[in-house]
Amino acid sequence: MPHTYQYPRAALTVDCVVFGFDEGELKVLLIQRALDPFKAQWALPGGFVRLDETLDAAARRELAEETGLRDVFLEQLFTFGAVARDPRERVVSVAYYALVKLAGHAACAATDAADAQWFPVFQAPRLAFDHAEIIASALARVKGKVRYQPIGFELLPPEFTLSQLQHLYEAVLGEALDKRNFRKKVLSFGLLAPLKETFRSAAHRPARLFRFDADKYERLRRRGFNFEL
Amino acid sequence: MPHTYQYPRAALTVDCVVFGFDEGELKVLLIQRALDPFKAQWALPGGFVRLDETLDAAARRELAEETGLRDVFLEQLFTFGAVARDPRERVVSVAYYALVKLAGHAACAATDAADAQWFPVFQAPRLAFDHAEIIASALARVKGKVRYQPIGFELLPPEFTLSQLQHLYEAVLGEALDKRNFRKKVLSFGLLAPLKETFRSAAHRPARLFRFDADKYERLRRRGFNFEL
DNA sequence: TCAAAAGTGTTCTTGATACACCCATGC
DNA sequence: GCATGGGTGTATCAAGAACACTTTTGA
Repeated sequence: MPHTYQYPRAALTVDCVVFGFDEGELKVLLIQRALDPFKAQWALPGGFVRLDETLDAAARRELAEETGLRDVFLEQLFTFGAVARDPRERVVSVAYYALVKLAGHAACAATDAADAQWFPVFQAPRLAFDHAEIIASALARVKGKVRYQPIGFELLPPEFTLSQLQHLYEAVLGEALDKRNFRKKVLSFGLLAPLKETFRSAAHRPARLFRFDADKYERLRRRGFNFEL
Repeated sequence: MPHTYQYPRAALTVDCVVFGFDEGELKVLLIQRALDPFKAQWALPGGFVRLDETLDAAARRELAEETGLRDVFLEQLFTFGAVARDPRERVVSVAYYALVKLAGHAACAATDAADAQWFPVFQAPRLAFDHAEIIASALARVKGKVRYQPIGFELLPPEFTLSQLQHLYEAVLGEALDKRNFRKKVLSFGLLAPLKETFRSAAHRPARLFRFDADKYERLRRRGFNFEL
C-alpha cells in the first residue's frame, strides 16, 4: 500500500554505535550487511524509524532485532544529514550510542544476530556509508562525557575492581593514569560501595570488588553534585 | 506533483533557537505563526528540510528566510521525535541553536521578517509544539558549553568590554561572578587583545575595549589548549 | 561633589600531581 | 621464592576562592 505526499521526503533511520569494554579494550559492535548497497560490508546496527515510535524506541528496537541487546544505556548522539550519505536516496540518520556490560560473557560477543561481531574500536574494518564518521563522533562524545558523568560504569559488570575501572578510563581517554591518584579521586566521591568478596583472577593478590551506588549518585546530583573524572 | 513511497514517512524539519544578548539579558528570537496549527502563537523559526540540502543548510536557509539572519554561529543541538509533537502528522525536527551578535543594533530586533521578535529567555510567551522544551535544551547546552569553549564571544560585538563579557557569563550561567577573579582568568589565556580605544557610555570611567583573537585560539586549540571558563 | 562603573593584588585554601614500596596469591 | 598485579601516603605545586579600595568620568 503506497503512501503519497505533496513534497518528496527523506527517509529517516537510526544507527547505533554500541560500545563494550573487554580485555582492556574498547570495542564496537558491527553487523555485516546482507543487502545492497554495501552488501557484505560491516556497518552499524540500525534501520528505519516507524511512524508510531519515538526515535529512542526505534533505536532500541533495531538494537534488539539486529543484535539481541536490550536494556542498555542509550543516548542520542547526532543527526547525520549529508545529501549523498546513502547512494540510493536521501536518508537522514539519527545516530545513537550505547554502552553495554560486556565483560564476563565475552562469549556472547559474536553471537546474537547471525553476523554481529565485536571489533576493537581502533581496528574496525572498512565501514558502509558514513559509519566511520559516526563512530568517530560517538567516541569523541564518550571521551568527553566520561570525565563529568559516571557513564563508565555502564561498560563494566555490576561488580568490578578499581583496576578494571582504571583500565576502562585509560582505554577511553587514551592516556595512562596514576594508580594512587585515580583511586583517591574515584573513592573520594563515596559512590563506590566496597563488597566483602574479592576477585581472584591469577597469581597475585585478589582485588576488592566495588559496586557503583547509582541511587546515591542520583540524590547527590539533584543537590548540585558534580562527578568529575 | 505527488511523491509516493512504499512505507509512510515522517516529515523532517529544522528548528532554530536563536540566542542574543542585550541589555544584560539573554534573549531568544521567536516568530509568530501565520498558519494553523498554533496560528498566531509564538514559535521557533524553522521549516521543512529539502531533499537537496544538508540539515545545516536547511537551518541556515530557514533562519535567513524567516528572520533575515545570515552568517551566524549555528550548531546542531538535538533531534526531537516524540510521536505526537505535531498534531497534524508525524514530524521529526532537528533542532539547532544559533548565537548572534545583537548588541548595538537592538533596533533591528523586532524587524526582519514581519513578525519576528526578541524575548527575554526566561519571560518567553507560551510556545507552539514542544518548542519550550527545545529552548530549555538549547539553554542547557549553551550553559554547559560556554565554560569550555569560547562561544560567548559570538553573542558580543567584535569589540567589547570585560564587564560586558562578565555580564554575559553571569546571564548564561545564572550566577554572579567575582570581578577580579573573572578578569584574571579570562585575561590569563592571552586571547583577548586590548584596543587603544575605550568605551564611553555614562557618567563613569570609560572601559577598555577588547577583541577576541580567534586565530590565536585556533592555533592554541590545535596544540591541545583548553579554554575553560 | 556625587554617583556609577572601571580597574587592580594578596592571602588562604583546596585540589592536582608526582612519586616508591610492601602485600597477597598461584605457580 | 618469584612473578604478578593489588594496595597504600606524603610532599609539592598550581589554581580557585575570598575579599576592599582607588580611579575616572559625566552630571
